[in-house]
Amino acid sequence: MSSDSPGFELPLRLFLAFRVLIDALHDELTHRGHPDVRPMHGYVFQAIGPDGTTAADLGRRLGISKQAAGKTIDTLERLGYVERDTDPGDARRKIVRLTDRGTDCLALSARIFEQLRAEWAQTLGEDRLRALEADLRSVTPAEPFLLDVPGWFGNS
Amino acid sequence: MSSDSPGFELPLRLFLAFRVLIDALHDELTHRGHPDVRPMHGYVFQAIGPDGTTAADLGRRLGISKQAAGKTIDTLERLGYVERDTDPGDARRKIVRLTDRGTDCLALSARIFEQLRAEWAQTLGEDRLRALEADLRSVTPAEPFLLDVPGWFGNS
DNA sequence: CCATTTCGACAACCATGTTGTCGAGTTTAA
DNA sequence: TTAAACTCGACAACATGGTTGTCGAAATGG
Repeated sequence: MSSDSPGFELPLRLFLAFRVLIDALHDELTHRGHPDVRPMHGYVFQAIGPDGTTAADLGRRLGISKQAAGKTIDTLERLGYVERDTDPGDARRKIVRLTDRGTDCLALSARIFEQLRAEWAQTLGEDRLRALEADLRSVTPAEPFLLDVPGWFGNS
Repeated sequence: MSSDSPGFELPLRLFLAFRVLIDALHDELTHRGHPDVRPMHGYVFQAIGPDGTTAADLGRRLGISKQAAGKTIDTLERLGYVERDTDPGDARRKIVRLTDRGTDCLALSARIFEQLRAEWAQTLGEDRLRALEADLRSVTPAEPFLLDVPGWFGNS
């Protein structure tokens, strides 16, 4: 049936490849002291950045409401990955910053991703992998962020 | 910072490429009379298959509970894409089948995916695209389904 | 100085998943 | 053949994570 057509296979393989990487990352993170981080948290960490941000700004960057961003921050604060700090220059704002644990997790994720990429390079060959990355770059928008995954895929 | 490392870029590009295809598909589906189908519905249609299935079985195939599968079926039934039929051979079961509209949508999706793949082939070259598909196949599990996307990515 | 904007908090709501329970029907095995 | 075990779909209760709307406090700009 139609599910065997190459057109149907391509998006499926792209998603599965993404998922293989993310699952491997989080298996490894779990074994190295970060069992509670969820796939999207890594991208939240990157969106927060080294200088911190605010709930409203984080929501803008992630494409969700500031309230939803606030709830995510609540969760990460409870897990010890971020901390809120009052902005001395603007009494309305509360700066969200990565804690040491958050920074560690982000750096560890980077190392694990490098390792996973190295494994792919061994399987595919470095040239093929570089070609794959170049091809993906040429069919995707340059602008990175905006991971509103939950909801986007959802049922109705 | 670390977000520029190739290890970080690879999963992001894979996801963006997936998303580019899915968004293009649903833009086109919207313009061709199917504005209400959501990204995951296409995979539900494929999981239902030409012979139909039951709510419990659909849940098993999609990796969600039978109750969640039942709610998805409710939605698709309301939209006119599937219909429930009592199984003459087993009074407990209700067979879920694609309606003509559901079958049309699935066939249309296949045509649109083929068209999108053709566009990529024009951008990348047919050989490069075939290489990309082959490489993705060699880093992903052979077994296809199990799209429990919503939830899997989620916050906590 | 006052109008507008922006921030974070709170409440209400909705969508979509989860378990648990249940009665009805089927299957299996003593 | 009958009783136990299983499976199906439905219903209820709940958790999560998103949404909008409102609000007071603080900043900003005419």
